[in-house]
Amino acid sequence: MTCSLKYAPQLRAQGLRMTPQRVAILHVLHQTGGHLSPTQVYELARKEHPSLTEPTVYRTLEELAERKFLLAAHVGSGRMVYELAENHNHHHLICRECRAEIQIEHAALEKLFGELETSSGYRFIDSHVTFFGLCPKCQKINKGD
Amino acid sequence: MTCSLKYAPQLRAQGLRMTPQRVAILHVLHQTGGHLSPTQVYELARKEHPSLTEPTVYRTLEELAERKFLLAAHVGSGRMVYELAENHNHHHLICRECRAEIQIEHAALEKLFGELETSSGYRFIDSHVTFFGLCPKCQKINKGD
DNA sequence: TATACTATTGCAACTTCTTGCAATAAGGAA
DNA sequence: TTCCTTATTGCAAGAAGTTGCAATAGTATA
Repeated sequence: MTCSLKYAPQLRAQGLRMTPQRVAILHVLHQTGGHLSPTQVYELARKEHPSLTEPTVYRTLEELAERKFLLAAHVGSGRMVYELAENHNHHHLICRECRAEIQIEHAALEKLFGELETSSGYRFIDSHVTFFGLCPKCQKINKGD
Repeated sequence: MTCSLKYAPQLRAQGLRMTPQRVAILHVLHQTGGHLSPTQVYELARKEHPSLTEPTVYRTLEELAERKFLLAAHVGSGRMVYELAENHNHHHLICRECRAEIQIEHAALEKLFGELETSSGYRFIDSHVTFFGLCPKCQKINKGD
């Protein structure tokens, strides 16, 4: 619980408030470590703060992602998941078949982002990206067909 | 209308059937040219085939995207959009502020995909990717603040 | 500590998306 | 053409995500 409070000064610096709802939401994201869907966050955080509602979860996740406290990612299908941004800067590579997931270091994309900025005129390209492919295991299985 | 029928042989080759619903859906995607949300496809295609239902639209778009007849993309917020894959192989770069959108040639990402395949062991990485940044216009505006 | 400002919440209603299942209709074979 | 197989559809119900607004409660200030 306390661990979530360390964000309080940073939130306030941006004109945001540290409410018990936000403490609960940050807490479950911290405890879980990985990424969670809004529904998962809602179910888990509700145990800590029973009066929590769904709109609050959605609005909070979106707000905190906008302010870079959280990373938002698509993991297929069109559903969003969120994770704490503090951990590190990475991207995702997910197997189309079995959903096995590995992380891509941000360094691997930095050069591309630089090139895109130069060629497009756009700036501050820092998207959190998810790639899809076939993992080694599923490559073998498909060969067997 | 006829233009959509050219897909029929390709669909059949994959065990899919060319129904009037699919003709209508492909037709609106063809007419519009760009990408459309499932709701937009539903509203437009319903004019051609009034008995069309939402589940059919969602299932069809997903199926056709899976078979590579369509490209699925996230354009922020977590909503999916679809466009005909035939046009060309490209990716998107969208302005975080004003939503202005430009296309990125696939060639710009090919090297990265190759590197990722080598380093990860994953194969057939060909994701349709959307990047976010600040367009030239919005960079100026933000400077003025 | 009390006050005032306003960010945030909960509620209720709504839109968007998904799922299971029985009925329908493409399209290959006779 | 007719029959048969089974992919596809529509329906109905439900899950997930969104929005507007009035009430609540953080937090800065006095």
